[in-house]
Formats: sequence, structure tokens, C-alpha cells
Amino acid sequence: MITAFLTSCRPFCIIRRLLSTHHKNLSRNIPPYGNPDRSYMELSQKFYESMKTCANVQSRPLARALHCQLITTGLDVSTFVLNNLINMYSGCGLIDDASLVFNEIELKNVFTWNTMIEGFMCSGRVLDAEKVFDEMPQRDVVSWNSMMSGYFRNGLLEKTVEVFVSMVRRFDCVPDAYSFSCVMKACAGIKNVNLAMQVHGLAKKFEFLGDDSVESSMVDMYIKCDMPDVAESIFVKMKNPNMFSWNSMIYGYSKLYGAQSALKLFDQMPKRDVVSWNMIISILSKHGNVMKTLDMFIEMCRQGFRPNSMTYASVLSASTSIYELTWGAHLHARIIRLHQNIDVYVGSGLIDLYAKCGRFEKARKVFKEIKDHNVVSWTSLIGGAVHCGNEADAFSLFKQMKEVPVTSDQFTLATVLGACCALKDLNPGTQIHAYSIRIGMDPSIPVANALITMYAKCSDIRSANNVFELMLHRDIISWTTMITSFSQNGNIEKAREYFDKMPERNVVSWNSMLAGYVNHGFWEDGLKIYVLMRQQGVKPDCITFVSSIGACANAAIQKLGTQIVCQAEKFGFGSDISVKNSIITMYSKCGRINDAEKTFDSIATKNLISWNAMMAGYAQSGHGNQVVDTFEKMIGSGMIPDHISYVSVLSGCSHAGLVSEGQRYFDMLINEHEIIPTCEHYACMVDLYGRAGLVDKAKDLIDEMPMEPNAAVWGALLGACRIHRNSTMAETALKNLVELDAEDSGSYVLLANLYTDSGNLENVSNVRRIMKDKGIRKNPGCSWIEVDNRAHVFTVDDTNHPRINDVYNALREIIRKIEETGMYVKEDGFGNKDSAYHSEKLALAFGLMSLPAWMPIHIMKNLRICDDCHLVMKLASRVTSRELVVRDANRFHRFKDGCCSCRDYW
DNA sequence: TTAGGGTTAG
Repeated sequence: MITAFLTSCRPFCIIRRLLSTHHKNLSRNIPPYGNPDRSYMELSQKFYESMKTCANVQSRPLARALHCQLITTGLDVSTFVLNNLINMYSGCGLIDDASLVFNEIELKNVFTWNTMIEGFMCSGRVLDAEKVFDEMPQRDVVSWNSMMSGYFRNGLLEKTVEVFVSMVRRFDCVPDAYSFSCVMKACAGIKNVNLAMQVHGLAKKFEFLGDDSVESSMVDMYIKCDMPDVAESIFVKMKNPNMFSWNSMIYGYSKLYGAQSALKLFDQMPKRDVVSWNMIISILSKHGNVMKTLDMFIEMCRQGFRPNSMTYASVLSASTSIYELTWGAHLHARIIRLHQNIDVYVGSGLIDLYAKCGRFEKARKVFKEIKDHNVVSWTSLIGGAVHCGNEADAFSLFKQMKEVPVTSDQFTLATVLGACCALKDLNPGTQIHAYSIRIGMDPSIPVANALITMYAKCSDIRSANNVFELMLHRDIISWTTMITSFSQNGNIEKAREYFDKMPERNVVSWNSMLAGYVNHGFWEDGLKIYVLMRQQGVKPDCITFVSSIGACANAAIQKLGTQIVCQAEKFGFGSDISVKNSIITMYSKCGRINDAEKTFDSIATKNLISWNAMMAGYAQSGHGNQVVDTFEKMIGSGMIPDHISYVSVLSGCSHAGLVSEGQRYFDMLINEHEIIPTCEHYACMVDLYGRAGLVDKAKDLIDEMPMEPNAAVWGALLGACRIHRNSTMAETALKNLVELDAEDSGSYVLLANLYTDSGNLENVSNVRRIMKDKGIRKNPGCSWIEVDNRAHVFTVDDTNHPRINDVYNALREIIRKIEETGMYVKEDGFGNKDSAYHSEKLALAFGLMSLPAWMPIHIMKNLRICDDCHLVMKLASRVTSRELVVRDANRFHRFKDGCCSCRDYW
């Protein structure tokens, strides 16, 4: 009733009117100390209700007005009324007024004392409450309970338990159900299992086990103490579990049996409230069940429950986990429409969503709209900056946050360390390390893990290792981080050592080891890890498949690759775009460009990597025109090319001899897409000109380069000189390669071949001397061929293969047939050729003797193919009528009827 | 009783 009056603009008049009838009638015949009659009781009751309502609505002016009315009615002498006055003032936040009233009461009863304790506790004045408690002449169970719940509300959980223990030890007071509920809440907060079990024992001793509120608190306590099984055993015995217990138990089920069981329990609930819905939505979101989270949110709204900021926080988090911006934006609009303001919880969720979806400015805008920022909203925005690659913003926000000041927590530090990783700059990372020590923060495991990553990414593996060694507790991520740290700083053996000795592994640890091997070119070791992982029953994920298919691609083990693709499909990753992209590369590198094309065409929404993979595939196979077509289609689809796309399209132009197109694309790269060309792009252009015979133009371009040309650029020029027999320019290229201290033996070998071809034997021995002086040795060449589901590897002059004698015989036989054509001589004027038993020849011979006549022979080689072997392959394709495919370090050569797809330029 | 941000693999 009062509440209704309060909406009026003249509340005091109304209160006066409310009380006036009684006042007029009573003021005459109520003596101050007379016996209260019925009317007196009615008025007292009216005041009681008014004061209670006033405390609820927390109106300070109304509180004072009521106090005045009390004085004028003379009711301010009743202890009952005065107790309520204390309560009203405390409720309105006027604790000093409450305290004044308390001190003036002569005849304090136990209610008076208890009310004052509660008042002080509610205002956070714990010491005052303690003083009142100590001074009170007589305590009842409410006094003790008020102290307990007061301590609990003020976050003093241990104190709550202490009060309970003192109460139990005394003989003059027995805990009631409220005391037990309260102490159980404290135990839940402390998460101390032993304490929980002792309290459980006492509840049994005091015979409270049948009490609904005690039992439901106990269910919650055991769940919070991480003993959901005990909680369940209590829950199932409850006759009428209340909403609180159901809600707690849903959470317990999610811990015990997972999200699906929690959902089943939720379905069994006789009735649900908003908390139940929030609980299940939060569980589904945390378990990564995104679609179900969204379904339940819709269902909740459909059933007429009003979502609050907790609901939105969970749903936003789920949307973020799959980068679902459409849903997020829909939620954002809905929140603004229905809830006016955005609190810091929802705001942080929105910031996180927008930033993770690459909309940093939008995230910043939401941040600005939030009134009260806390460490989470700051950290979300800083994390967003890191995620979007704005490291400078991240550091500046971190600085602003400290200036506010908002205190950083572990999350903040780990986030900022992420920015240091991206910069690969040791300075800020070391400063943050020092800062965390200076402010005396206990290093959490994730912060230590982030430090390890930071040091490793900055190539300081010693410091990374130090952090790891100093950790008191390590988790699976700490170990996995060390594996990655070692493998990314060139020490794959050490990585394997840590992998072997880590106490437990998950799919990420396996993936890290797998990727470590694959990235170092140890493809077979990587594939062994994959096999071992499958044998041990570890469930692979899409990253496992991306890496292992990548290993097959590099090793060009197409059959195993196809098998792994089937397994990827079996595990439900067949349509994952990253997996599909890796399949494109695998097929391309295995020379099955048609299968690569099919895979590419099957991707409905291609991303940049899909386009790049397909173009690189075409480029490698020498399908220059297709590269250019694909590039044009990519532009047409609205996809913006990056520097990698341009490497492919330029190399495509080079292969197809499209000089003017290549020039146009190079111009587009700089002017339209504003990419600063790298040495790789220049090397493509040099190759483009060189291949077309424009060696001088190529050299001019090198002279115009704004940066120092690298070995790839000079190598491209050297390659052109070799084909166009320009030994003067070749020497310039070599001179530069030598100055660059190029350790790659390929260029030296090319030059030596050039001199050999022109009969300049003196220079051949000069080149050999330079190589010897610089300690450059020819990379050991090897070739491999897939027969009977395994790769057979051959090295030059191989003697290791079990059927090596048969292989040599077969090779001699094919060379004899080739010599019969009159287009090939086995020996030059100086005896046997160096290249007589090159590994690709051995692989060819093995292929011819092992594979059925209709099957094309695919050979892989780790170096570039030499002239002699190239000629042998061409002629072999004619005399055997077989299609031969050789993938060398640079590209594919498809030999058919005596011709090669590279048109003799590689 | 229920909520938001951080660390490992491609």
C-alpha cells in the first residue's frame, strides 16, 4: 500500500493522511505509559509495516519523516517500534542514525541487540557488530546466526565457521537449521572437504538431516567442494528437493557425467526458474555445446522467462567460441532494446565477441559505453587488441588501466604477455615479468605458461626453461609449451625428450609433437606420431589432420595421405575448411592436380588459404594459365589477395611466359593492394624476365630493389643465365651468392654445370675450390617412390635398398634402350658422368620393375633435378611409353612421349 | 544457487 503511495509526487502528505485518522482518535486517550489498547496496537502495526516498506525501498527522507511521526504520536517509547526504527535506518543505509536510536533505548531486549548486529553487518561495519555482540548480556540463536551470516556476507568465511564452532561448543545455545545452512555455505566457499564432512557429521548429530534447507545447502556444499557424487547421493534421497537443490544438482551432474546428463536432469525438473535456465545455458556454453546453448536460450524466451545479464553473458561466450558475429550482433540489439543499459558482465562479453571476430573498433565502442569498468572489461579489450594484432593498443590500454587505477590480475598479465609474443620483443615481456614479481602476485600456472611462451617466441629458450624449472606446479599446458618452445628453437630432440617424460598428454600435446616433426621436415617421424596417437586411442581433431596430411603432402606419400583423408572424414572433420585446404596441398604436391581441384571446388565458402593453396598447386605443376585464371576468380569473388597469393600468381605468369601480365600484377601488388614486395616477389619477377630471355631486364630490376637481394633473387638470375648461356651474368650472380654466404649448394652446382657445359674446366675447379673453402657440401640428394604403401628411398650410388642389385640391372637396361635412340650418350669425354647413378634414376628403375605397366610412375626428389636426369626421364618416357612424374624441390615435371611439362625450363 | 576476460598445437 505504501509502495503505491510512494509513486505519488507528495509522499509525506500521503503518509500523514494514512496515519491521521488514528492520530486524531488516539492522541487524546493514549497516555504515554498507559496500557496499549486495540487502536494503539493497530497504529503500532501500521508503523511497523510502513517502516518495513521504507527499509525495502530505501528512502532516506521517508525514514526521517516516519521517525518524526513516531515522536509526535508518542510511539517512540515502545521497544518493539524502536527496534523496527533501527532496522529501517540500517536498511536505508543510515547506520549512524540506527546506532543513535540503539544507544538511546533504555530497555533493550534481545531483538534490539540482534537488529543492531545485523545493521552493522549489512553496512560492512564488522568491528562494530563484533562489539555489540560482545557487549550483549544475553544471546540467542539469532544473535549467533546474525554474526555468522554477517561474516559470510562480508566475505569472512573462516570467521563464519569459527562462530559456528564456538556456538556448538557452548551449552547455552543450540544451532538451528539456519546456522547449518549458513556454515555450509561458508564451507562451500572455502572448498574444504574435511570441514564439509565434519559439518555434515554435526548436522547428523543435531538431527537436521531431514531438514529441507539443510539438505539442499549440503547438496550445494558438496558440489562446490568438488564431491558431486556425495551430493548426488544426498539429492536422490530427498523427498521434495526444492528449486535450489535442483539447480545445484544440475551443475553437479555436469561435473559428474557431463553436459548431456545435466540436460537430462534439467528436463526432469517439475518446475524451473530463471536460475535453472541460466545454469543449464551456462553449462552448455562452457562445455562448448554452442548450438544447444542457443537453442535453450530461444526456448527460455519462448517459455516466457526473461533473460538477465547472466544469461546473456553465457550466450555471448558461446557465440564468441565459434566466432558467430551474426548471433552476437542480434543479441546486442536485443539487449539494447529490452534492457536499456549494458552492465559490465554483458559488456565484457560483447567486447570479447567483437574483438575475437576482428571488430576491434566496435569492441572499443562498447567499452566506452560501459559505466563501471572492472579488471575483466579492461582485460577483454586488451585481449581484443592482441587478437586483432594491435600490440601497440594493447600496451597503451594496459598503461591506461594502471593509471585509472584498476588492479591487474593473472588474466591481464597473461593477456599482455600475448602481445609480447606477437612482437617477438624481449623488452616488454621481461618488464611484465619483473612487474608481476614487484607487485607480489602469486604466479598462476597460466601466467607462467604465458611467460614460457613469451621467452620461447623471443628465442630466449634458457629463460623459458628457467621459468618452467621454477614452477611449483605444472599442468599439461606447461609441458606442451616446452615441447613447442624446443621445437620452434631448432631442438626437436629435446622436444621429444619432454614429450616422452610429460606425466600426461592430451590431443594438443600430440599435435605439438606432430607439428614439431613436420615443421622440421621429419615427415616420417611426424607420421609415426600420428600412428602412435591412433594406437593409443587418442581422439584426433582437425589440427591433427591438418598436420598429418601436411606431412603426407611434403613427403608426397599419396596413398597414406588418402587414407588419412578417409580417417578425417570418419572423425567428422571432412568438411572442416582447414582440413580441406591441407588436402588441396597434399593432392597438389602428390601431382594429383585434378583431385586437388575437386577438393577446392567442394569448398562452398573458400577462405584466403583455400585460394592460395590451389594457386600454389597450379604453380608447382607448371599450370601458369590456371594460376592466373584462379587469381582472377579470387579477385572476382571479392577475396583480397595477400603476399602469398601474389607469389603464386607471379610464379604462374613466369611458368606460362606471361611477361606483361606479370608486370601488371606486380604493379597491382604495390599500388592496389598496398603490399610491400618481398624478396620472394622480386625473385618471381627475376624468374619471369629471365625465363623469357630478358636477362638484362632481370638484372635491372635487381639493381632497383629497395632492399638487399637475397639468395633466392640471385639464384633466379643464375637459373636464367644457365638456360640462356650467359656466363658473364652468371658470375655476377654467383659472386653475390658467395657474398651472401649462401650455404645452399644448389647455386654452386648450377654454375659448375654451366662451366662444364661450356668446357671451361678451369672455372669448374675454381667453383669446386670455393665450395671446399667455404665448407659447402652438396646436399645429399635423395629420391623416393611409393610402392606397396610405403616410400622407398634412394640416395646417390645407393647400396642400402634390399633389391639394389636388381635396381642397378634395371637401370643399366633402360639406359641401354635410351642410348639406342641415338639421343643420349652415357659417358662424356672424361669418363662416367657424375650423374650416372643419381637417386631419381634409381627410383625410376625401381618404379619400372615394381609397378604395373599402366600406372604412371611418381618420383619425389629433395633437390632440383639435373640436366642429365631430366634428359633421361624424357627419353625413358618415350622408350617405355610410360608417364613419368618427378616432383623436385621446385616443381613438377610431367614426362610423356619424350617431352616434359616444364618445357625444359626449371 | 546461475555470469564475463588469460596460457599449448595448424
